[in-house]
Amino acid sequence: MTTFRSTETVAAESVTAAIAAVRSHGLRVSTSRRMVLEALFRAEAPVSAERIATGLGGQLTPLDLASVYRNLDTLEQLGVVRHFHAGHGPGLYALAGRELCEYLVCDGCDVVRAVEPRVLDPVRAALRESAGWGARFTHFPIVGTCPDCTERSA
Amino acid sequence: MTTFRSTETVAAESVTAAIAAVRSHGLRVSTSRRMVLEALFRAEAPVSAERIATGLGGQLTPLDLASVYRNLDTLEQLGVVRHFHAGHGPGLYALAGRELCEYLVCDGCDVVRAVEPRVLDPVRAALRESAGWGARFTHFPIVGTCPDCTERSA
DNA sequence: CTGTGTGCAAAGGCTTTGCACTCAA
DNA sequence: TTGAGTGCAAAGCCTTTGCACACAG
Repeated sequence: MTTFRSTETVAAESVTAAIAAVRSHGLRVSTSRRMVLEALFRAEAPVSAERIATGLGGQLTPLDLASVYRNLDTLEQLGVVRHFHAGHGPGLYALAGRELCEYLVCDGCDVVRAVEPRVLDPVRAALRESAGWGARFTHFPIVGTCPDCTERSA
Repeated sequence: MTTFRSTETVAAESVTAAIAAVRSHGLRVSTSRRMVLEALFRAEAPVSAERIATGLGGQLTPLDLASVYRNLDTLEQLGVVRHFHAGHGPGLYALAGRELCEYLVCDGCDVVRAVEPRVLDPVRAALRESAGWGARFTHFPIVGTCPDCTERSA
C-alpha cells in the first residue's frame, strides 16, 4: 500500500486562509494546529515534523511531536499540506498548492530544488510518450545531478 | 546526507559470477552471503530484506535479518546489488546491472514496473533541457498513474 | 590459526497509537 | 457541556550496532 495517493490541494495564501479551510471542514483550530500552520508558512523550505515541533528551532512555541504528526496528517487529508521524501531521513512537509511543488535533489551535493510543475511538463510528456505513464514528482523527487555537479565532474 | 550516491554496477549473470565478484574484492563467501545472492537471483521482482531473511517465504534457508542487511549493504558497495523505495514500506533490493533497473510505480493500483534505462532516456533528455538536471530513477521510482488506471479514470 | 562474517539481542530513527486531560465551539 | 485535539508515554516498523562465537581462507 503506497498511502500517498494524491488529494485535491488547497492553495491557502496565509495562515488565516488555511485556518478558514480547516474550519470549513468542521475541524477545530487549536493552538497546536495553528502553530503547525504558522511554522509551515514561515519556513522557507520544506521542513521535517521534528523541526516544526521545535518551533523551527526556537522561533515559535514548541509542540509535542505526536501532535505535529497528527496535525500534518489531518492537514494533508484536507489538501492543505503535502509531504515528500528527499532521501533516507525524515519526511519533509510543505504547504500544498504552492507554485513550487515538485522536487529535484542532487546526489552529488544534496541540494533540493523545488520547481513549478510546468518545468516538468515536458518530462511528463516524454514519459507518457515512452511508457504511457503519468508522473508526479510530488512524493518522491527526481534524484540526479544538478548543473553545478555536472559541470564539476566534466 | 542522501547516502545513495551511485556506484559502478557489476552485471553478475549468475550466483557463481556474483560470488566471483565477491571473491575478487577479497571478501569471504559465507553461507549467508551466498544465500542472499541466491534469493536475489531467484526473486522475480525486487524484494525486501525481510523477505530474503525468510528465504523468500520458505523456498530457501532462513537467515538472520541483521546479516541480510549487512550483506545487502556490502553487496551494494560492490555494485552487485541496488535498493530503491517503492513507497512508505521497507526498501526493495535487486541485482544491479540488470537491464530492468529503473522503476515506475502507480499510486492508483500500486503496481511496480521495471523498465530499461533507455525507455527513460527521452525523459532524461527533457529534464536536462528544462532544468539542466541529470536524472536517475534507480533510488526513487517515478510515481504516477499507469496506463490502466489512466484509462479507468477516463 | 586469524579475523571476517554470523546469530542473537538491544538500540536508534522516524512515526503511530493509547490514554487521560484540556479547551474550542 | 462535550468531544476533538493535546501532551506524555509507550509501542511499532525498518534498520543499525554490539558482542561473543563460528567458519572461510
